[in-house]
Amino acid sequence: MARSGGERANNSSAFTMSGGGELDEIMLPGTGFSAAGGGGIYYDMQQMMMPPPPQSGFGGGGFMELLDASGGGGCGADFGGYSAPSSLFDLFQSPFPSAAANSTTVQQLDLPMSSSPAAAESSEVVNNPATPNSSISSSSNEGGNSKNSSKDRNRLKSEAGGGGDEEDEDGEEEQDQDKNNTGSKKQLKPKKTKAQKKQREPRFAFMTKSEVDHLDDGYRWRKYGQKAVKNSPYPRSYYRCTSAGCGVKKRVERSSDDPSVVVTTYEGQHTHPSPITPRGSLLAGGGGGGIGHLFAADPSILPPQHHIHHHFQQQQQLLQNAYVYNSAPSLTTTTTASTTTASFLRDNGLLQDMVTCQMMGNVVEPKEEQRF
DNA sequence: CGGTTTTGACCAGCGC
DNA sequence: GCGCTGGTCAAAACCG
Repeated sequence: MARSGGERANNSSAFTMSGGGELDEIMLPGTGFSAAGGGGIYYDMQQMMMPPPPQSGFGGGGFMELLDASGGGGCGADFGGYSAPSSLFDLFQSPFPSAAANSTTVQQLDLPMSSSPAAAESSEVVNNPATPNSSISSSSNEGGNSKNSSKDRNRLKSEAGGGGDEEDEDGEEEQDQDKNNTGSKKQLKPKKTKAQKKQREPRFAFMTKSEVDHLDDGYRWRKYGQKAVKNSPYPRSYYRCTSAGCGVKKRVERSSDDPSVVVTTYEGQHTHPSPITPRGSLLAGGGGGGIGHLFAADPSILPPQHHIHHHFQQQQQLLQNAYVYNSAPSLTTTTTASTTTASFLRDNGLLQDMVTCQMMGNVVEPKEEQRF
């Protein structure tokens, strides 16, 4: 891994989540990240997650931008003319015509994720993977809680010492807690009741077929941890957005079932524009961003055109192999959702222009659902 | 030198 | 209550 600092290579997410959607999770046809290929997107509509758009050749803004609630429109420009919804994000938002409608169909399943209570309460509901295979879902409440705690704890520790930048990020929310606990490391913070538990940030996960674990989504990330994943030979990496005040996190891990699949889970919303695309997106139109954040905005950052072209080709190839991972427990549901989504995109020319994605409706490889 | 990655340790939550 | 697991921290190492 490259450790060099500043690499932007790592980044991922460019999605902006906005408010809550109604769907829990839907899988969208994958999009490829810059890194490599396309995959299926699995996102939690409930939280409003958006799928990453194929960045590369498509020009425009990043995934996030795509999703960017703020709307601007990027998609249009980027996707050859498609300009209906200002962004995919919009598409998925309530207005999502069919999808939305179907969304209903999409079941929200509580992610059994580890049975964490929170799962149910919180948003991580995921659509269950109908297909066993895929699902990523995010979920974790535990994480959320524990995070806080850990942080607190750590902060306590660090209070003496220095701290990190992290504080800024989560800071706001957690700082208070920290303050309260100023004691020694052993002092614990007051326990929270379930109700008090910190609410989880919206999460959205998607799977991507890629050789590269950490996909570049236009944002800068800093790795803050890595853990071995149970029942998987591949470790899970934890990243945090490096922008001050932005507490977005993401987890990246490779599927044990299919090593070629990388599961990326985003948590939280970026409070800033993608560093790569200061103004939004290169290709994208004004406000919003479009797809393709990667090569975005700052011309200086843009790769040579031929590179882009090459990249695009790669993406296409990858996308061809992309799977649409469903997460719905009920096949019907899932299928419907993803199919709908895909259809919608295709109908609008998005998929066509982007690449022909294979819609494998439900599934891809029947594997057991993975939980996070 | 600044920023990132690595990695061992710690803690909370959860299941049994 | 105990053990396991997930998530996070932070010191040290690294890199450009």
